[in-house]
Amino acid sequence: MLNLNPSITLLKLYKEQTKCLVALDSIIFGFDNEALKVLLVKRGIEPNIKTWSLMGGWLQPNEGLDEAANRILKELTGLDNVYLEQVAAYGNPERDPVERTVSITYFALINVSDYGTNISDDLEAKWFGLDELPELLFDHQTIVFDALQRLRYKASHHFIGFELLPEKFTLPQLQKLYEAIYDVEFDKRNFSRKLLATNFLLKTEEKQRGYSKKGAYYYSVDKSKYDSGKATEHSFLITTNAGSATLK
Amino acid sequence: MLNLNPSITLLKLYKEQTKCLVALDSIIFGFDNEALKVLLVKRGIEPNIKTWSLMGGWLQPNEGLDEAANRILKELTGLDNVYLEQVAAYGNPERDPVERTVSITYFALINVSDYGTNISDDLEAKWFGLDELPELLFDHQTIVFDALQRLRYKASHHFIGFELLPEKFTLPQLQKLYEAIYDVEFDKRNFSRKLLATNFLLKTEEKQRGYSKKGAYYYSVDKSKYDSGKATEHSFLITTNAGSATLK
DNA sequence: CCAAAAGTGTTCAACATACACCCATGA
DNA sequence: TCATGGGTGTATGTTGAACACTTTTGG
Repeated sequence: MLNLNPSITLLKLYKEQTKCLVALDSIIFGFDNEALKVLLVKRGIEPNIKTWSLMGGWLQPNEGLDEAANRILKELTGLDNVYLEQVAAYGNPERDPVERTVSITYFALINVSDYGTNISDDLEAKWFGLDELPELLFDHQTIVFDALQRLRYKASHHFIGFELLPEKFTLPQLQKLYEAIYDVEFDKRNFSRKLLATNFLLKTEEKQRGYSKKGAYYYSVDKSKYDSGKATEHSFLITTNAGSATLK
Repeated sequence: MLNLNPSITLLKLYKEQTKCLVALDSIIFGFDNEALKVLLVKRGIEPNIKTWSLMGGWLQPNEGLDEAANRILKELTGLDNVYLEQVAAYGNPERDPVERTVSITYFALINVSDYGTNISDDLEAKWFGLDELPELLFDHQTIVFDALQRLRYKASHHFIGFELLPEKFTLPQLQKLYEAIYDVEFDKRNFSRKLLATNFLLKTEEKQRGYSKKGAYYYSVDKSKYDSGKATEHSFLITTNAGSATLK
């Protein structure tokens, strides 16, 4: 808060200040068993109508930031209870040419099979691989890049990657996911040893059918151990350069 | 950006939205060779006049967020060219009772000896240790805690700690600094080996006088190596639990 | 000459990496 | 029966952690 001579009246001080629109924009990450994708929508209003952009909306009078980000995500995708984490605020005066807007960004991790493609008819939405992004609205390209860095950092220190997978998943799926996030390849022996050592994974008796002949065991997340251990950092995957790789 | 039926006129859509005040609040960290401190000011306006709070101010029409945070820091402390990094945005509807305000926070690393205590007469400012924080305005307690976590994370992966020290500093000073940041103790042999291995430190011929009898060699930061290497992560200090310690 | 802080090497344990073969099964 | 992907163990190198003595010098 600005600290000035107390004789200046409160209301004058507050009223003199510029007000801004506050937007919440989400970088929605998904994984289709092949690549890490971002869900984009074709903007329905001028200016820049039909430009691909992040999903977003404006902050309403009586909601907090996280609340608003969740609401907007639900309105646009129908999804609830999604992993959502604030990334950063962007506020260059020129970023939205119509009105001064500060955008607060979140990244969301969703399981693509939960996302029915046709939630809203008004809304043209599409998944894009990170190496095939179209031209994006305003500074959204930068925002996606920053969000990817944060995802990479976070996923290398905290066990959150599974949020991109279904309830039950196989180790090969999990490995492909991390390979997609970091754009590297791992040795499967080292990978499974490392992940199993976290104790967050519960092996089920069930095997995946249809993809490979042998079938891989399904695992699920041990939520109780996960909840008690998630405050702690685990450097379980990428130890060097996590978050600093470049976006093609 | 909200994506709706294109027939809705642009201006109506933008004009309908709530606008907020945007504040920039900085957690100013300093180090006095003993403990990590935060610089707080006594608020000069109602409500909560005389409550200790973070240094902050409002976003002006034609400035970006980083620019505004730098301007405010300079206005309040006289300091320029300070390490400043965005932490997060806070926007609970009740956080400022006068007017809906979204606060975007930054942490600043300054060298306490650069900060003359009496920059502004209107402004009562004081350094507080993290374990002796007074009651703080609004949600500033949470903000300080979050900023400390970010500082701990950042300083454990990137060589930024020296921003809290003078141009020339000794290894024992640097070690005390990191011990203060993480509230742990290090072995001095391991510490110096690890820090010197970064190659960011240049030993000078000069020794510190007056503090110890033997005197410790001064080091400075090799800016050229630092600039070229700062994008890269170095996990050179705390490998477990960085950023997850609790604030007393 | 002694107290106080500076400076320096080695050993051991833990972890990361590299690497290759057998297994299960659907076609 | 064979092609495909699943599953597992070991050896080596690197890195982190623990640990103690000598040096310098102001008082």
